[in-house]
Amino acid sequence: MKGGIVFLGEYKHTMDEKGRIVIPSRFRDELKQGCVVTKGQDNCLQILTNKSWKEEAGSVAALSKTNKTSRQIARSLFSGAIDVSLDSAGKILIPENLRAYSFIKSGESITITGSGSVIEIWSTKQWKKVQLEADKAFANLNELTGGS
Amino acid sequence: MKGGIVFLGEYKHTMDEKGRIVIPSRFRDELKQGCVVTKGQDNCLQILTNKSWKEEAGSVAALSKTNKTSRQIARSLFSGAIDVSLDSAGKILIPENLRAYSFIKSGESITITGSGSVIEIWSTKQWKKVQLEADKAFANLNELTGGS
DNA sequence: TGCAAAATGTAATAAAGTGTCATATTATGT
DNA sequence: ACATAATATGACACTTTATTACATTTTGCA
Repeated sequence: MKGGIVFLGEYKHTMDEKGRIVIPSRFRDELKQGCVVTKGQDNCLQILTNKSWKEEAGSVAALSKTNKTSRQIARSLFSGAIDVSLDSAGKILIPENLRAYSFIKSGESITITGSGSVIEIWSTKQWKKVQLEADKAFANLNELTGGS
Repeated sequence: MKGGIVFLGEYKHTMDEKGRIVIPSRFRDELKQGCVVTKGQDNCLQILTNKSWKEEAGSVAALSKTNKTSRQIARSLFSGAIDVSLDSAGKILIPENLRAYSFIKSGESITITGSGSVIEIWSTKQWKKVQLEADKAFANLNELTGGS
């Protein structure tokens, strides 16, 4: 497992009436060659580079096929994934099933965050909730490790 | 823990109308090759050298992705970080989310402090508050330990 | 085949980010 | 104290990016 830590920051955009979103310009170079959108944890969507996707898909595909849980994981991952490419304006279309999963509606505010090796897409409402918890967890870590 | 660069001093500057701040000239050489701005304690911002950043980011990225707390930590750290570079006048742009976090507004006074291996950026208002508390704690400590 | 809905592409406008320079201020050395 | 150098500030021009609107193409289905 690897992949540099390339994605940082928090960007507020809006989904247009057709269900498209603009990828922040800082992320575009890494995604130009194509990328994959999947369901992420906590009702976010993830954008993976082709490289990260191959690693993740590979490791799931390697799971035992005779194990029921493994099959479920595989089904969920692959059916919820779609590969997309940026248009000339840096936009991608989010398909309906992924919009529903992430509570994102046309015309509404979204927040795109860099999270190290992946990009996450959130409805801004959901992000605010998650961010609070995340910051709390991070503050705790600092306390424990004496980060100062 | 590391030997190396030590940043010292306290500098009062202002944020320009576009959200940029000037890095004190004493600090520039160390940051020329690029640096990362992150959220710090007590609503300050930190500037890390690339080297310090890699250490911190690396240890967080190594945490298990299947663990919820780990995910939250990564989210908080990476979404609240941004890498920046100095322009020819020694200025950097502070993105909107970090401005909000640190209560710094365009056109207002900021205080930049050297704090050992990192540089901290404060709204001057917040800095004064924190400094008062710090002084009080320090005086107390002296009392308790019988310091001069 | 023709229609409606969805997807895709393009362009105009507004907003944000970036680079540079002139001036005023501060720091430095003699 | 003075002259000189360095720095912070604010202004401005320019570039890039996000948003909106609308035109065109594709797709699924009657």
